[in-house]
Amino acid sequence: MKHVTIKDVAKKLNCSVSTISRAFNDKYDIRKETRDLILATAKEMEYSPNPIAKSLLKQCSNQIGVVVPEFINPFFPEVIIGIQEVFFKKGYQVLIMQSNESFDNEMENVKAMENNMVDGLILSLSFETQNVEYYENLIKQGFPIVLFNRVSNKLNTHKVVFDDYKWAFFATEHLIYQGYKNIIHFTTSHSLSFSQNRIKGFINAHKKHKLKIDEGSIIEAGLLISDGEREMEKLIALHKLPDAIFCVNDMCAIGAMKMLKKYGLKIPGDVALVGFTETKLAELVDPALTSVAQPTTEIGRTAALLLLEQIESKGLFVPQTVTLNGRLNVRESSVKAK
Amino acid sequence: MKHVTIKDVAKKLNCSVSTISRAFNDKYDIRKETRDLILATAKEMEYSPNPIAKSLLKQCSNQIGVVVPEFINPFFPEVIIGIQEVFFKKGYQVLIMQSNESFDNEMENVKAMENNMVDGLILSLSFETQNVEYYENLIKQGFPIVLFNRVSNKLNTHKVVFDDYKWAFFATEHLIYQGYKNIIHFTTSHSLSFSQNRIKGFINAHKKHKLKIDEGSIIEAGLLISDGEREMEKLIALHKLPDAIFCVNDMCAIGAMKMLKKYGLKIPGDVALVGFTETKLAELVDPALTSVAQPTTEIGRTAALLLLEQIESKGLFVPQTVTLNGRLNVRESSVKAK
DNA sequence: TTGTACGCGTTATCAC
DNA sequence: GTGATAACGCGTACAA
Repeated sequence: MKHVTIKDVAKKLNCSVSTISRAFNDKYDIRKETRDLILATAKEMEYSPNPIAKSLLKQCSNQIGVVVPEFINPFFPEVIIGIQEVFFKKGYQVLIMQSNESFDNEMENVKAMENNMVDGLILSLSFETQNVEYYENLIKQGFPIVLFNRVSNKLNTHKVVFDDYKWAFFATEHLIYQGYKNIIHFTTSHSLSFSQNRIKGFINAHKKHKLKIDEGSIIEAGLLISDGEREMEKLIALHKLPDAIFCVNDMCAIGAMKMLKKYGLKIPGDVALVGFTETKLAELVDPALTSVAQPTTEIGRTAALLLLEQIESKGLFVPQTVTLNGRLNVRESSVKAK
Repeated sequence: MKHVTIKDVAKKLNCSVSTISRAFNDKYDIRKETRDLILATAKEMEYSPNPIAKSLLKQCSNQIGVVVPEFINPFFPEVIIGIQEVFFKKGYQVLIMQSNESFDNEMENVKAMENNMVDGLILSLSFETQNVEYYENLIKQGFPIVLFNRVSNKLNTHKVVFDDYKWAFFATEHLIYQGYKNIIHFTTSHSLSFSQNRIKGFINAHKKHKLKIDEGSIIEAGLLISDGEREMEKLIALHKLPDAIFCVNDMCAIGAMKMLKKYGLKIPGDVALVGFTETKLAELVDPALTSVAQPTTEIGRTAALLLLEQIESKGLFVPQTVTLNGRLNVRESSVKAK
C-alpha cells in the first residue's frame, strides 16, 4: 500500500520535484519534451498527484459535500444523481452523507465535510433541524452552501425549491373538480417549510371554491407508509371516512391505500387519493396513484450548477431561489367514476 | 473561511504546538491541568485538528469508501444504511460514490477513494466490470476490500453474499409445489455471478421434480421494470404464455405484472409471478408479489464489520465469505386458487 | 513535563 | 527552463 510520490518520479528521472510538478500543472515554463517524458514515465510508474497533499496546501479539495436526511425514499437518491452528473463532468468528487433525520448527525456530517475541506455543500435539512446558526456562520464567512427541498428562511443563500403551495393547491383543486367535497389532508410535521406550504395550498383551494374546512380536515400523519396506515385506520375506526385524501407524499398515500384495501374499501369509489413528491412508486401501485411529480434529477442538477457558480465566483454572488416546476399526474386513484 | 489551526491555539496559550497536539492525542506525558486548559480553550476557539493534515501524516484517513453500481433501487441505499450504522459508531466517515453501472466510473471512483487515503473499501461491482486486475493488485498489496452482492471469484478477499442458488431453488420449487408446470425464468446478464446462481437454482429445482426445461425457459430480460415489460409483451404477442414466471428481481417482475394487467390477464390465474431481492415494493403492488427477501441492512452491517476487522488486524486475516440467509415471502401473486 | 525540529506530498516563489 | 526551498497542519522522536 505504498503510494508512488512525486519524489519517486523525480528520482527516477534525475530531476527535481518542481519540474515534475510543473509537468502536471501545465505551466508554460517547461520544455515540451521534458513534459512529455515526465508524463509518460509518471503514467508508467502509476503516479498521480496526491489530492490530500494538494488539499492541505490549497486549502480546498475539489470535492463537494452532499448531506441529505435519508435515502430510503427514492427522492434523494434521484436528486443526488443529478448532482453527480454535473460535478463529475467538472472533475469534482461528490461526498455523500446522510443525517438520518437527526440534527446531531447532520451537524457531525457537515463538520466532517468542512474538515475535509470540501469546496461547497449541498444540503437538505433534517426534520429535527431548527437551529441553523451554524450554517448562518458558515454562509457569513463566505462558505458556498446550496439548500434544496428542506430549506430555512433564516439562511440567505442559493436555494432550489419546489412550489409546494402551488402544486398542493392544484392537487386539491383537482379533487374538488372531480366533485369531492369532504377532503382531508394528511400532512407531516408543521415545522417543515414544505409541509406548511402544502397546507396553505390545501386551504386556499378550499377557500377559492368556497368549501369549508373544519378542525379535523388537516391531520398530522407523517411521511412514511406506516403513518398513512395508522391515520387511515383511525379514520376507518371512527367511521369518519372522507370523500378524498390529499397526502403529503406518496408513501403516506400508499399507506392509506393499503389500509383502505384491507378494510375492503374502494379507491376511488369510497375514498379517492392523491399523493405528492412522485416517485416511481405512484404508477406501480394499484390503483395507480394520482400524484404531484417533482423533477428530482433536475433539482439536483440545478443545485449543483448554483453551487458551482458560487464556488467559481469566489464570494461575489447574489443568493437566488430557483423554483422548479412539477406536474400533476392524474391516475386512477382520484378520478371519479361517472 | 479561515480554519483555526493548532498554531493559533498554541499562540493563545503561550505554549508549543506539540503540547496542544499531546492534549488532543491523550498521551500521558502531559499534566492534567494543562490538558484540561488546552481542551477548554480549543473548544472555545472552535479548534479541531485538521483531518487532512492528519491523513497526510498518518497515511490513512479514518474514512472508508463505498462504491455501489446505482442507488435508484432501494437495495443499495438500504445496504449503505447498515454500513453507516457500524462505522458511525467507530468514528469513521463513510464516503459513498456510485458507478452508474459503468466500469470506467467504478475505476474512477475507486481511484478517487484511494487517493483520498480511505482506510478500506466496500465494493459492489458494476455490470460492466469484467477486468478485476486492479482490485487484485490492491488486495495483494494488503489494501482492505470487502465485496458484497456483486462479487468476483477472482478476488480473494472478504465477501458478503446471498445464497442466490438456494433461494432461487426455493422460489422455483414453491411454484412447482403450487402446481405450475410450465415455468419461465426472466434472468439478467449472464456475466453476473448472482444471475448465474439463480439460473442454476431454477434449473435444479426442475431437475429435482423431474420437470423438463426447454430452450425458451430462460430468457435474458434485465433488472428494470422496462425489461420485464418488454419480455412479457413479447411472450403475449407470441401466445407463449407460461403458467408462472420466476423473475430475477422485483423490478422485472413488476414490469411483467404491469404488462399482464394491460392485456387483461389475471395474476396468478393466467400467469403466476415470483420476484427476488425484495424491496418494499413487493408488498405494495397489487397483487402483492411473492418474493425472496434479502436482509439488506444486515448485508451492510456484516460487510462493515468484516472491513473493520480487516483494517484493525493490519494485514493478518483469512478471507471469508459470509452467506446471509433470506426468506421467501409468499404473497398473492403466486398462490394457486383452489 | 514541555519544546524543537522533521516529515507527510504538494505547489509556489524564488534563485540560477 | 530548471532546481532549491518554504509553506500547508499535524504528530512524534528527540532534546531539554
